[in-house]
Amino acid sequence: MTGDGELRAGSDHQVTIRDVAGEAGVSIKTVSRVLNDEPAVAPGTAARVVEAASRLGYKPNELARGLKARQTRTVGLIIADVSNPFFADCCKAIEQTLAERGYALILCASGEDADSERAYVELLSRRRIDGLLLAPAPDGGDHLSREVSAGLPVVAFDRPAEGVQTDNIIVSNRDGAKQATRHLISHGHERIAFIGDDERIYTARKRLEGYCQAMREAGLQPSYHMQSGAISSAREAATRSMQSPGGATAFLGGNSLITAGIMHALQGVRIPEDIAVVGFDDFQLVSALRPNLTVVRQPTERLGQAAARMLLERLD
Amino acid sequence: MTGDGELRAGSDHQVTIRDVAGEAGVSIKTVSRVLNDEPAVAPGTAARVVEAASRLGYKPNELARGLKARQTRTVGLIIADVSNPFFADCCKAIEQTLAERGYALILCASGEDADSERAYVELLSRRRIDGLLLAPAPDGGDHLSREVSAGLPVVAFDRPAEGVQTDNIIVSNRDGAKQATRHLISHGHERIAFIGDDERIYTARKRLEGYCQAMREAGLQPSYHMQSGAISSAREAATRSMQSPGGATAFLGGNSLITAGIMHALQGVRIPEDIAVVGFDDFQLVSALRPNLTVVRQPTERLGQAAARMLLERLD
DNA sequence: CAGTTTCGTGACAACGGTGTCAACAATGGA
DNA sequence: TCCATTGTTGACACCGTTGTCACGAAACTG
Repeated sequence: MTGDGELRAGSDHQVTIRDVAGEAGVSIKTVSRVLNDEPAVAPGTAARVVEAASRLGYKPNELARGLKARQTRTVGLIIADVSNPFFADCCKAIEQTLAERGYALILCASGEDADSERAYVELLSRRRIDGLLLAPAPDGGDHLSREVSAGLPVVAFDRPAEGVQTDNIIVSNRDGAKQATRHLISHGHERIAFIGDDERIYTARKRLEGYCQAMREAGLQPSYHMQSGAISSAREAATRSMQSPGGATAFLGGNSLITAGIMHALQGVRIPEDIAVVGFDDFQLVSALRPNLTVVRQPTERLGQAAARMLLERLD
Repeated sequence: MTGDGELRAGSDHQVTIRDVAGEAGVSIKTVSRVLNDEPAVAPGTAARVVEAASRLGYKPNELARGLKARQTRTVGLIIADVSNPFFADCCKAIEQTLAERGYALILCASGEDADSERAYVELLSRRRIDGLLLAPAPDGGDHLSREVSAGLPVVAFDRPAEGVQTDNIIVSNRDGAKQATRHLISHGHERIAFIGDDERIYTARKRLEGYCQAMREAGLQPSYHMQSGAISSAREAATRSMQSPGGATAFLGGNSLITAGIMHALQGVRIPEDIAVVGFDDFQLVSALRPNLTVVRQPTERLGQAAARMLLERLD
């Protein structure tokens, strides 16, 4: 009859606060107090409770706690696609920042689809998340306004949310594109093509704007191609752009995947060194690529961190 | 006095099943029945309930449901790092597969750290996830055995979990490395260097094994360097390896980041075309790179899908 | 030393759903 | 007509926590 409270394998009964209370010989409320560091518990009692809890391997049920306390310590993140390095980096920074504070992160990938985004908002809302981070899909409806007006803290990053007032973390895409274009112009290029993402996407539009502005200011003719952000279509566009008479001698890529497509296209070229490329968003292989590739580096990590921190601030 | 039940902005009172019941003039149990498609509800009643629910904008509280029903429709995913393209791709496939079935995914990034992994397991366990997917960190303790024996469905992918029997989804890394090495040998290379990840990591070990085996079988001298999977350290290792007398003429990269580091190193070389590189894991820029780079493509998407499906099966 | 405050604790009612079971009306069969 | 059956519905307990409040004992006040 040596104590063997430790192992209860087999019994599928999850250990509850009641069991701990029984083991420690106190009421469940006292256990709750100890576990939540509420004051006014005698040291001796607290010790007994802690000991009992660890002996039983007690794990508080966050659902029950959340139900009563009306907060889940969970936030939602909606992005287009984790396998896009930009979003992956954001996601990493966000997850890290939230984890430090004990928040869990529910990841949702909308694929730039507003309907999917709406469905995810519903799913998250049912789970009573404490806050929401998202890079809103284009043509999003008002599905956020309900949540926002119900008091859900929402932070939009990378792009603003349409039709709702939320906190935003957005870098100046127009200026970035302008600078990049001027960079190419200052290096003597005149036939500079911009290959961008779907024009419905906020950042794509802004970057196009900046590019066009810089070109016009320099008296040059803008030439751009906007399409889905797939690598293959970017490659085709770049190839066509080079092959046409008076083709481009320099490219501005609208995001890292598009830039990859452009680099791809350069393989078919005789002297790729003659063609300059500037791309948005850093990625890990940049410096391993041959033609002089310059990137407009978004401070991705800081961006994600800033978004998460802003949300945390709202949560306090 | 026209009906304006729709908008209740301002009132911070979340709509509950009780409100819906009142609005529809039925009991809460009947509302529950309708919302869960339980049979034995008169069509007329059902219609009234549905109408009332949508008028009030009712969203079932998953916490309450989960508490009673003992399932959260949520699964946990623990990986080392989302910004590693391999994990990002897995993550994408997993998220997609789970979302189709209405499951939410809590993302955790352990950074290959066992303590962090343990903390995440605790966090997820408290949230009463229905299942767990993970690429276990090296030197992990027995923190999974408690959960497994408590009946939590766990699927390990990419690497097996240590000290616990779980379902696994793992590709043969040894064979992949062997094939890759033979490929280089058959192209006439004799001084082939393997640059791999931290040897504590399962896949890194297995790939090293395969490499060494293939080299020895061909009567060649293995030469490898194992370190953290950072790009920069891979670059340094590759550079050193080329500069040493009788340096390598071919490289095998242990994962995509390492391969990126190798490609990086090749920039300092006069005739990079003479140096062959084979890397593990596909990434988006492969074909845009100059030296003949071959990749051992893991079916990442299918891997993630398979892991998620296996878990779903266990959940049914 | 009586009265007030403080401390430590527990009983009990929520939180918002679902499961069990009983009640009631309508239907069918004998 | 009466009883068994079926179809609908609601009362109520319960899931595992936390918040409110009340209670008794100890400490402090004057």
